[in-house]
Amino acid sequence: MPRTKEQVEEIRRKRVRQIMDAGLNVFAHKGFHSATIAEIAHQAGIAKGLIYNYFTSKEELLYQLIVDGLNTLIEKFDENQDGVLTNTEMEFFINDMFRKIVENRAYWKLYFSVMLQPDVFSKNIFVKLEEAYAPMVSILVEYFRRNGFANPEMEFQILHALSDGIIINYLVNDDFPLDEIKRELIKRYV
Amino acid sequence: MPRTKEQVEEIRRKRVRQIMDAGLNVFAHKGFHSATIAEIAHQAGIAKGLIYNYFTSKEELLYQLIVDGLNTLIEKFDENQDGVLTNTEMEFFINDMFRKIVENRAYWKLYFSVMLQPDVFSKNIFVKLEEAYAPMVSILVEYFRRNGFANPEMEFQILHALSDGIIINYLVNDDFPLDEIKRELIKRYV
Amino acid sequence: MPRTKEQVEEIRRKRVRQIMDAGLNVFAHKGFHSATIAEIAHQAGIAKGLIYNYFTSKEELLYQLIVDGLNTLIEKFDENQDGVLTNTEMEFFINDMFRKIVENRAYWKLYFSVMLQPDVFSKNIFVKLEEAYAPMVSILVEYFRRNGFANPEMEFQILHALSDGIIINYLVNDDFPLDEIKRELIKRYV
Amino acid sequence: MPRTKEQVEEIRRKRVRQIMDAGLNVFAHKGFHSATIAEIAHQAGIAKGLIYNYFTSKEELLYQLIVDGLNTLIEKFDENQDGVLTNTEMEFFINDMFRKIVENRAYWKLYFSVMLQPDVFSKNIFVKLEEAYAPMVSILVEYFRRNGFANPEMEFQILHALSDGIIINYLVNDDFPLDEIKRELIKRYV
DNA sequence: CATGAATGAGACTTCATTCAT
DNA sequence: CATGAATGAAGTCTCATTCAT
Repeated sequence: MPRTKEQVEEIRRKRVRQIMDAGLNVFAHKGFHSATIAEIAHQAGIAKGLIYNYFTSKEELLYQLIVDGLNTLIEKFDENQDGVLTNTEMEFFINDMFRKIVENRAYWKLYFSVMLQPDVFSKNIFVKLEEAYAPMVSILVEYFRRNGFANPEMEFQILHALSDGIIINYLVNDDFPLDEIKRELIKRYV
Repeated sequence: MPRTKEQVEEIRRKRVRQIMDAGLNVFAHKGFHSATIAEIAHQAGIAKGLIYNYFTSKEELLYQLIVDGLNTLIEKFDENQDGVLTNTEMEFFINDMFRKIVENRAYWKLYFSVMLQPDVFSKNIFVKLEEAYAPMVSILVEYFRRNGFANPEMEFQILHALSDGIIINYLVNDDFPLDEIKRELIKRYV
Repeated sequence: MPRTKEQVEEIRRKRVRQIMDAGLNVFAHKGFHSATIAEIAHQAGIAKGLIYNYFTSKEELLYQLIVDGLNTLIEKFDENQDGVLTNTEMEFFINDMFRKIVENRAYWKLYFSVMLQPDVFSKNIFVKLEEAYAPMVSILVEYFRRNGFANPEMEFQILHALSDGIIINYLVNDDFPLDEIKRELIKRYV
Repeated sequence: MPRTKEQVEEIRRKRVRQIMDAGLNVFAHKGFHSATIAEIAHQAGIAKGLIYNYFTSKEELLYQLIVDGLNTLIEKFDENQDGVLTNTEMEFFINDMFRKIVENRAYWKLYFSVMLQPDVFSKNIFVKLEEAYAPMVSILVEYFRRNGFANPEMEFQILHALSDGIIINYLVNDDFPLDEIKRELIKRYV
């Protein structure tokens, strides 16, 4: 008896998940070029060839991983989307951000690797990124303005750079005092 | 009649410079794995094989580039080494840092790529790095203490992360307002 | 539908055979270093890369060829393994030995090449060799003793050296009178 | 002041000697293909390029080494060339042969390696070899005839093969009892 | 006569991707 | 939908040989 359409869809969803999990893991540990399709397949528990039933190429898999990760981040942020950030929400936002850093280590590693190797794929990821960040930008700038920061736009740039730096330091340095830094940020910004 | 030892040394110095310049450039643009020895040689204007008269492997070339870059950075810093940083010197330090960011774009790209791909080479570059940073750490911490910062060590960590983040944003984003950020930092720290 | 495990195994067995046949042939004619993977693949009728699905390296292929050859030789000898050699069996043994020389020309060429180039691989092949020969040694020494040879151990050494010399002469010299020599040996030892 | 012709000749002789000594050594230890011109030059204490002032190629150097070695062997043998071998002379001959084996280990290694790799150079070395051996053959056959061996030609073939085998075993096996074997040969043939 | 930097062909090996089953 | 054998392009590195000095 042939499989029903639903069963097929279910299988496909599951396979995509397996492959993306394995892909994220291997890419993050090895970097894009050192990661091999063979290892990803092995870690996903499937045959090499099957990956090409779901992704047209190794690059496409990377691209999907990045996009998927971005979407996840945006999604979460959209939840408290009412345009203004109270002080309590700002504290929640910072806590949430740090939680995401810890929970998505592999993703961040991948993210920054890709950022620094523009040959991997064209600027179009940056566009997507910009879109993702856009609402966050205005809300945070507004927050800084309301809380008396002299130069809110600048403050956003600094917070952005600082966040990137914190993530990188955390990724690279096992002893990085993430929690202390978080408390300091809350003290400073809330 | 064979060349004199001086002539040979001169040639070798020149070639090493050519290869390292080309190597830094190609590695920075393509990343370690996508960069090819063929392209580095081509850009250096020499034959592929000659690179191996000067560096034992592609990895060794990368390693030398990183070490060389680090040494350059340290060297400069050692100059005002009298153990304390006056306010004027702190301003000079920040200006100097930003100047180095702009002047060594390729180096910084390489540097962060390598940081994020631990498979490229083992931890031993991190040790060198730590050594390089050590004197800077204590001097800056001392500076923050004298200037009334509540938690000088933490402040150093934050400045460090912020610097990394600024560099990354500058590398990736052509419109990044480096100068404004610099002025802000001086305002904040001096 | 994927191939069954049996089909895959069958293919793999066949390919290993193809590669080893081609490898033995090319190694024997060219020597290890002059033999190229490209030529072995060509002679096996497959693509270069496929060899690496079956052997981890050129050296590994050589190693397997030597071990495989040794095992074949030992196997056969173990058959009449009852500890003593009658005169008839001794005659049979010598006949068998000469038959193997003719049938495995390529193997012997490889074997002696490898013996004389210790850099190809470490002593560990010699250990295997010694093990392979051990039972033969004692049986032959015993045979010489029972047949009144004054110094049986010495006689074994001489027979051993003589065999090596005969093989080498046969390999190198197309006119070498292998059969006459065989008859002479039988006359002398049986 | 320019060098005189004699001085130049002297230098050339010395250089040739240096190169051939180094060449024999390196070829014997590494085999023809693994030996590098760089290492030979280094061991000879000269620059790579200089080798090409004296030998047209790596192969030519090998060829000269083999030929030179053969000539040395022949030369010595020609000395007692009066056509017949007394028993005393036969004993001397065997002793001499074994002495040469020990003294020219490197040469023998090279010799047998080359024998087994016919691609290294064409048959023309075999022709030279044959010439070299020719007088020895008839004298030994004659000796065997006078001493009542039933089949003198066969006996020569066996002695020849045995000698080859002894050398190979000695080259490969550090514990090979060369002296005992020599005494046994003398006992048997004299 | 002597040096060693320079060349470039060619070897081994890897791995994304295809495709017969 | 799934497998994994097979391909072949591409990359790193070696080294005999040349040649300017």
